[in-house]
Amino acid sequence: MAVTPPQLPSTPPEDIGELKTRAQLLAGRCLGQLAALAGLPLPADLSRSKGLVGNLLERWLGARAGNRPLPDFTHLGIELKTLPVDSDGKPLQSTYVTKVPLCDLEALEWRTSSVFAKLRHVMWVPIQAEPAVPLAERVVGQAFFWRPSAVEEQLLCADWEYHLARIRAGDVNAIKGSDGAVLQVRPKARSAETITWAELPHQRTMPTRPCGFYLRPSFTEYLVQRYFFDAGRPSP
DNA sequence: ACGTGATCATTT
DNA sequence: AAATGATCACGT
Repeated sequence: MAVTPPQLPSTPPEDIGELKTRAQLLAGRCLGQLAALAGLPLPADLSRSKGLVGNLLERWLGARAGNRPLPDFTHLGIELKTLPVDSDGKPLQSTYVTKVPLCDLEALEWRTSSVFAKLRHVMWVPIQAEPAVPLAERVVGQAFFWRPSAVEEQLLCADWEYHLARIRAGDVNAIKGSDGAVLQVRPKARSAETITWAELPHQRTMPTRPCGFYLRPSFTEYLVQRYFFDAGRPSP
C-alpha cells in the first residue's frame, strides 16, 4: 500500500481521536520531511531557533493556543509538549511548563493554577535530539497521553506549594534550580539582566528575575518508562 | 514588554 | 555527565 504523505491541518482536532490520528501519521518521519512539507526552511542547528521543533509540531497537529497561558488544544484541555530524547528514550532537557506568577499571589491555588491547567492532560511527543544527529534527520516518536495520577499530582502540588510559599514571602530571587523534587523554578528571560516586578501581598512590590516552572528530566524519564516499558504489565 | 516554544553553555 | 543558570525567536 502506498504511503500517503500527511497534510498540514487547517483546523484544530475536534477530539482526542483525531489528535491521535494526526500524531500517528507523524510518528517515524524525520524533521526534514515535515519541514519541507510545511514549506519551512530548517536551519543547521537549533542554537538560534530553540523553539522550532515545538512550533513545527504545533502546526502539524493543529495546536492554536498562541502565547496564552492555556493548554495548546484549548477546547480539549490538552497540552502539547515535545520531549527531546536520546536513542534510549531518555529526556535530554527539562520541560518548560509556564511562567511563575508574580501577582495576585494570595488568591492562587494549585487546582486553579496555570501549572495544573497545563499538566492536567499532556500529549508528549518524543523527538530524537542527540546533537550528533543532524536536525533534518531527527525522527518523531510515538506520541503518548498523560494525566497525573493521584501520587504524581501530589508530587507536583507539594513542589508548587513550596515554591509559592517562598514567592509570597518575597524570596523568589533566592529560589534555586536545585529546589523542588520534580518541579523546578528557573530563570526564563531574554537575559540575566531582565527585571520585572513582583506584587507581593500587602501592596509591597520588589524587582524580580522572570522565572518559569520546569519539569525535571528525571520526572519525564519516569513518564516515558512507565508508558513505553511498563504499560500492560500486571501489577506485582 | 511579556508569555510560549524551548535549547544552550557554563558550573558543579 | 548531569544539572543549573542563561539565552534565542516568534506572536501578540
